[in-house]
Amino acid sequence: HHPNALDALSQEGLSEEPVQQEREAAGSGGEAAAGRRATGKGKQLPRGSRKKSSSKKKSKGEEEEGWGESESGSSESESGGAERQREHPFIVTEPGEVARAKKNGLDYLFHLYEQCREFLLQVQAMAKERGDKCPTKVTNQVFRYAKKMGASYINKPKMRHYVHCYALHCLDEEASNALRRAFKERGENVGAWRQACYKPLVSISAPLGWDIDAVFNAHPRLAIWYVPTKLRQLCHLARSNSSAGGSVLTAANELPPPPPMF
Amino acid sequence: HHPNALDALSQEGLSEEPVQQEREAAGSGGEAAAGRRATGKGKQLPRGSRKKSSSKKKSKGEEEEGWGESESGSSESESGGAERQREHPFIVTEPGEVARAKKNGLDYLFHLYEQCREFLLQVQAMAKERGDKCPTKVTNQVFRYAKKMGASYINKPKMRHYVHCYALHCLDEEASNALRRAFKERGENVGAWRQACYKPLVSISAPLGWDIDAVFNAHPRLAIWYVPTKLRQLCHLARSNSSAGGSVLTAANELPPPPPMF
DNA sequence: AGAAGGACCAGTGGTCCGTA
DNA sequence: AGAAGGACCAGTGGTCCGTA
Repeated sequence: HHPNALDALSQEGLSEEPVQQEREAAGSGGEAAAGRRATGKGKQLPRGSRKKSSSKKKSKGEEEEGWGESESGSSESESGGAERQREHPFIVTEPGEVARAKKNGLDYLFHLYEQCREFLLQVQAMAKERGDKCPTKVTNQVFRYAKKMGASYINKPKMRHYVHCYALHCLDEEASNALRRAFKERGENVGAWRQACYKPLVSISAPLGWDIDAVFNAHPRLAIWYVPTKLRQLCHLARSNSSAGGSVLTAANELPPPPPMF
Repeated sequence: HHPNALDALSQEGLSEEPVQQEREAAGSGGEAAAGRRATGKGKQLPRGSRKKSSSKKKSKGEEEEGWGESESGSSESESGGAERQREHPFIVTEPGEVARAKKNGLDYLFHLYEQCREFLLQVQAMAKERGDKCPTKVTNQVFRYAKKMGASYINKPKMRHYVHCYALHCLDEEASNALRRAFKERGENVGAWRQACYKPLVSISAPLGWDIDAVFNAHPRLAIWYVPTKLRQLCHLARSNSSAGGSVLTAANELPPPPPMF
């Protein structure tokens, strides 16, 4: 809507396969990963992020090889105009491990959350400068801004889908790393790993009375993310079950306000 | 949507003209006015709040007198089944002054904000009990709840319209009271008084860098209200103007981040 | 005219499900 | 089959404007 100084940075060219560079940027980072550089410089596209040619139907033989089925060259760093429609799927990787063969690793996944945070910080700075309402969370506005800045690989469904995985990474990196190693070892897929991230978070919330919002809000990098519905429900359920041996429950007073502080 | 224990309290009968009682409840109150009693008991309806007969067209002579034009009896405490469609308009009253003649006073206006706060607290308690997302502001959900609890005289456009007036009352009750007396003295209407409430708030925000959000958030009773758009714009404008004599301004760096701390 | 509030609307949070 | 993300939808913040 409103043009501003940052518009000039949008929609730039894409560097080819900056995997090693990305490896450094996407190191399983807690506080150390912050404010490294300005976001949106187009240098953080990992493992084959490309702009999709806007609804252009490839004209039969023009560049038929290059995206999709072409199995030649497991490394995708050649064939200049390669284009693809979606991000590569995630696989379970250990901390520091580089995903290969048209896959993205979990360090990269978590790095996307750091990028979103940087986009939010920019949106907040702009809002304050303009006297607009200032978002405190990663909102639609931030996703729109990320897209405008060329980070087309960031989208809302994906980020919301894995928020609780990132939460575990933030809150207990050791536990998160152990889980990643275990699930890689077992050859589990990303969906199974993702599911397994819920339980440790419920445990983390228990000492705070299963108040998962309090858990998120207490961590500066996490506070900018909405608590996922399912995680909230699981914490609520755990709180309910914890009081199962208690007194008679009524509809109006179903749950004990201060739960055991174990 | 979800029935709960509080449903039973909704839609009750209305006591007639509890003005004196209301005077006590609606005393121009800062902290002292809080948590006096449970909200929604139907006892706080002021100066002739009535349920409107649901789209019933009064059947010619049934109760033709009683609401609207009937000028008989300036006090409205008689004629049992009196009904009316809208709240009486506000007039500028001094602190403690009771409005008469089908008008509502400003103590009552401010009291509505306290009521909304109590409704929010109830909604928050219910959300926590149910494991739902917990609102931190007076949202549509809270207005819906207020209506369900029989507080049909509370509605969103009205509350949003006068938020900044309530803000001044919270932040500088002396200044607010002085303004009320001055505008009553001059015979100004409510609209003029409302307009005049903006300027003192801009001044209050100045030492905080005209950050009106920070001003609201620093006050517990105010933090639950969204900052009105116009107030935010006025503060932004004041910040801009304060730097008018400064250095050359660019589009990307228009405003001085730390403004004068006068 | 001054004012109260029903009701509308653009953009939100949330996530399903057609897609690859 | 497992997974990425366009696009939809119910309910939001915001306030206009038909009403009295």
